[in-house]
Amino acid sequence: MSDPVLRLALPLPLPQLFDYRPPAGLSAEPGLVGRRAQVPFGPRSLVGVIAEVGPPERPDAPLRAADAVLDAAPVLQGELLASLRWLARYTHAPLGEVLATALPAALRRGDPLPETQAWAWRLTEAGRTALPRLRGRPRRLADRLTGPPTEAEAAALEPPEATDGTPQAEAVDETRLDAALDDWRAAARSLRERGLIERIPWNAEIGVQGGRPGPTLNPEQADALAALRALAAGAQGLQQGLQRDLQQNQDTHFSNRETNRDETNRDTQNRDTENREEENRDTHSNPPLATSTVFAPALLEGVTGSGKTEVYLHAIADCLARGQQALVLVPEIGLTPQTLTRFRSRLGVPVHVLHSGLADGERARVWAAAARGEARVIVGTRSAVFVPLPEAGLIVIDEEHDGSYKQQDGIRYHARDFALVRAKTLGVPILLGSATPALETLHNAQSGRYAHLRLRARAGDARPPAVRVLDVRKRPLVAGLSPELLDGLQRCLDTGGQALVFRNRRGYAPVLQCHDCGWSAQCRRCGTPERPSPLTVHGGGRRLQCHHCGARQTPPPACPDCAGLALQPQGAGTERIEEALAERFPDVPVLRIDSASTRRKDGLQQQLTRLGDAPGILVGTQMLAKGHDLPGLTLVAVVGVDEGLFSADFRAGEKLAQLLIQVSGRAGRAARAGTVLLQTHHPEHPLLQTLIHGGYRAFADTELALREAAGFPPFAHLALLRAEAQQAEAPAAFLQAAGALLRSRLPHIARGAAQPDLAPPVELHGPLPAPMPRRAGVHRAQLLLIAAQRRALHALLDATIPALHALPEARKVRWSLDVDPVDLY
DNA sequence: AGCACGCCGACT
DNA sequence: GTCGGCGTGCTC
Repeated sequence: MSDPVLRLALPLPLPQLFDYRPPAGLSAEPGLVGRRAQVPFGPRSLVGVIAEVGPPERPDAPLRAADAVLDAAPVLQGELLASLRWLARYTHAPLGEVLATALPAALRRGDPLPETQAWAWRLTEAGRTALPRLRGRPRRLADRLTGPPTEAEAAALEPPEATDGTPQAEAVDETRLDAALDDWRAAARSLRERGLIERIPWNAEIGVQGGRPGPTLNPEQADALAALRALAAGAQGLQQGLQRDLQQNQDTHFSNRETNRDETNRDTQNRDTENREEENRDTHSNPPLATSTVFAPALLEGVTGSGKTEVYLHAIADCLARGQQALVLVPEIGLTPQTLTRFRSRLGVPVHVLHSGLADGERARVWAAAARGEARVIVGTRSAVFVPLPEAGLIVIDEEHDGSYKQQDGIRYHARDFALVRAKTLGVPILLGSATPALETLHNAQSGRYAHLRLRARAGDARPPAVRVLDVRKRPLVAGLSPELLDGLQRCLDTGGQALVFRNRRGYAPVLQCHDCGWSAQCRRCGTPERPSPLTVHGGGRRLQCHHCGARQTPPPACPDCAGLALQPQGAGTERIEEALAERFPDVPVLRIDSASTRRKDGLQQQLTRLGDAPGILVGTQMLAKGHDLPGLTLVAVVGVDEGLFSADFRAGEKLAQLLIQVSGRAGRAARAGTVLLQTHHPEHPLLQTLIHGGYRAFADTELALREAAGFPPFAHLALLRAEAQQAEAPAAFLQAAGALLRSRLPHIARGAAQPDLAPPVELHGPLPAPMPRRAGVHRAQLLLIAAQRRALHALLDATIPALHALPEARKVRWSLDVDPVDLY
């Protein structure tokens, strides 16, 4: 028997673990699993996670020793580590890459788990005496430590004292000082050195005053909450068992608690095995879910303005009252200051925020605070699904249908689906909220796998908007806008309303064309050589830009083909619409909202604030579909959705329907009913007709029937093998070889050997050129796998992927596998 | 993924 | 004569 070794998951695209001897002075004990180690790897040094401690893969080969174990306790353990192992198997990605994706960048680099102790400052006796003599910054700091909050602070924070008038505690925590004063730390250091002030540990609970009560729930909201409470109560039994495991895992240190560690390890592995079995048994669309144990997902389906957030807040408050942590996932665009302020003031505990805009250090701090159980409420975007939740009680996914939950590069995970797996493993309820649920989710709710909670009434007096379809065929258009639409805008402004014009195209115009000879500006590096991708006109016509590769150039002064001077922008993007509207309505502000105007910190918020509630027009893309409250909005005009009606992507209809409902939801949140104008060349299109007359549910029923008939998700399961390379033929060659391998293994995974006449368990389609076959000079192709049973799909992939790595064609391409792809390109 | 090693073109 | 192109192979 060889001595046990450290088996490391390293951040490499290689499907295996790497074995090392423990560093000098340490023995390879099971308790090291989940800690990071620094190891030599060829000529370089890497940080990896100890995934296993056990016999080496190749007992006879000489091993190098790890340089160091970086953690005194595991950074990944218990449920999170088990769920991440599941994710690696499910996505067929190397464990090392999955773990690297889950860890905050600072921890991935090997930085120590950051300090999370919060601090507060207070005056000492000596400080009180010295106070009158102080001047400048030190004086302002000392004043704040004895006096009331500043205005800047009150604006930035929702102060607990504001809720009930409780006087300021004698110490002030650093968050408040940051908000109240600029650059107070230098003053604090000097005052501290003189013994005039002191720093004390700040227990978050000190500042908690209990949440501010919310409005009374309407009957539907109350019913939904009652149902959630029942689910939570049902989950408690399972929860207690898991808590015991987690407790053990947390106690795992370097100390010699051999027995405990062994048990912990075995538990984790048992859960792994269970998960795998469920995965195999599972036949529906969301990832492997509960079978026998208590598992409590609930879909909260409620139209815009029906008060879903109120239900979330009550459920979170319940969770806090049980002494448990809550995780709330929101779409990238949904994390607004308004939302956070509302959460903070209502819940009465600090709300920890995680999103891509945070600095590495801050991210790691929030992650560590969650791991230590200090963060009780974590609100974050996609990657927040990876926070440790040692005392989990609830997971909420807001706008669960939102596309930003699916990571589109690297490890292609779906945060909603991974959250479902975590909730199941944790034994906690999970609440999926949306006005327009994903068809997968709706299907699960309709089939009874998820509790289905409905909110049908809009809160207050708000009435649903009236929808009018404008047939623009043969109508004269100004920047793509029909006279009827412009009239509608005029009427809206005349009655003091605000309007939103939604156009799904950025830039000034989608094409620059020569009116004399038909030449149009094209990208040299995108699209096929036969059909290059058109360049978009930007900057009012002063710039050409490729939306696929980002390349920019100035437009030619004359047509390169015929030397004519008749180069004309064709069609209208948001820029051109803004220009036309500003000319047509010179007396009101016309604001264009796009990624450039929003990139600046608070750019969007500032623009909206400037608009106030005076009449005005907003022009924008997707971005405007949700997020910021626009209470004055009474008209929403949607222009140019026709592309979405005829797209090749089988999900295009679903996305368009969700988009239309979401934008429409922006109109008439105030007491006045709103209006939605839908401008189209295809007023009779079934999607529009169904959506308008039957709403989202009618659309969803129709669409689900179509999906079932066509054998598409959620009635089948997809995986997409993508390949790209500089050489034109390499991707197709690789996929050809991959397809041959997959086909050769198909007979071995066929389940119904008794019925060999049936269709193969996995259909292969391709190699097909990607919808954008060349992007920035890189050629791309794909191979689509469709399976009626998830089990067959995974069995085939498990059996084939190792061989894929070994294909000679694989070395000439970059390839990746996307299980449950959302966009088929 | 990196990084080194290795064998063929234009340059101080 | 060398610097450097990226093909191929390996990393416990």
